[in-house]
Amino acid sequence: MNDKMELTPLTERFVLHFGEMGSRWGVNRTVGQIYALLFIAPEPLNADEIAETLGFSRSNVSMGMKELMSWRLARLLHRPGDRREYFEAPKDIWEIFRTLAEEKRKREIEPTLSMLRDALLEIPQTDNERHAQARMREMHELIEMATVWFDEVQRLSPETLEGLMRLGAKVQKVLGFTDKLRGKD
Amino acid sequence: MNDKMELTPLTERFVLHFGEMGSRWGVNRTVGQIYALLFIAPEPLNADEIAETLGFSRSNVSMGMKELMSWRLARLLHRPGDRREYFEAPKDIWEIFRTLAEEKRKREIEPTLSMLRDALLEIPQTDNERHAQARMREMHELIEMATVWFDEVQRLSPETLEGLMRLGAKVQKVLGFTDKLRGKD
DNA sequence: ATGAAGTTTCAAAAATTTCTGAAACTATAG
DNA sequence: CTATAGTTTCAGAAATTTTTGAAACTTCAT
Repeated sequence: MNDKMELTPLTERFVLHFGEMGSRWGVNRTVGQIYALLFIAPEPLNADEIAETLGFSRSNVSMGMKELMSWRLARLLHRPGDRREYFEAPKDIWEIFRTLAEEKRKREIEPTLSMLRDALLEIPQTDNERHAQARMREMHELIEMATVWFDEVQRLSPETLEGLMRLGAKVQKVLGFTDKLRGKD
Repeated sequence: MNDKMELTPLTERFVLHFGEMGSRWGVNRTVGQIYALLFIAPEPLNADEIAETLGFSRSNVSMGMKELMSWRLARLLHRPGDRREYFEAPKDIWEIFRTLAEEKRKREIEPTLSMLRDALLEIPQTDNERHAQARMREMHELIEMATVWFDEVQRLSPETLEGLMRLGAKVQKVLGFTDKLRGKD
């Protein structure tokens, strides 16, 4: 009934790799493999096809899809005359890049920023606290600056961004030169 | 004997936060907490002080330090007339930022790049494989470009970088404007 | 309303990761 | 060389995370 999308050695390697890397990227094996599969699939897949292809239980796939959707790395769609839910990965790789950056920021950076903001409001009571707070302030400033900057870069269109990156090498040369003149690095 | 560096509510909150976030950042609670403690400590600490302050076993701290050193987020030093090993976190927050980016790239990006390079050398046997490979090529190109660019940015001195980031807002406005003229986003 | 097709939830099993204490190891002072 | 202060390793215990199957739920066509 379900066309278990066959994995060739080539595609299997890709899928397994994403499964293994998953833990380093903060998702589990199931989620990593599902994403990889959707990424290379020429057509949207339904949950049963995914489960069968990857050899996971149906419920595991359901959990995994929930997680992938929360990362906005998969979207849901329906085919006319078919009640099942189909999934696909966003096609545009720049869009994926942005989405990922946004989500990572929300989950991995924002909570820390807000903890730091709170901590910086307290009145330090001892020398140690004063020192600790000064360090926290440095950290806060760097993160804030980096995220503001990243925001701005992110708002650029892929074309512009691509251009900027290609330009990067040149900018770097000039700046690297002035750095040397000023005796830094 | 060991001056268990007392944690005040302020510093404790910081340390516990890093412990909790650890898992999202790819390290365990112990490692997260140790790093936070070293980061705000006004003086280098020895392993026993760390273990006592945080309430971890001595061996757990030993493992944690090994991991932190492998991330280059802690360095070892000795005090005259004291045989114990002392640890401190790098002070310069820009340096930390770079180190982290380098290590993350080595662990989270390079393996994928090399898998992709291999996969792209294969001759696709079917339509599905041809499609999969095309997707992989897109992914490979994006990652490659992003890392090359990041490399370059990373080579800049903190001062230059800081200046560039502050400049960012202006660049963005100009570019955003041209984008609009060209009808992109 | 009923039932068939599909999806989600959830408690428990399986797997993995983290943490510990004891033993092994290392280096140095005497 | 020996005793001691310190560090690392490692096998098992504890904790956490992942995965599953069965039951509950939802939706829609009849």
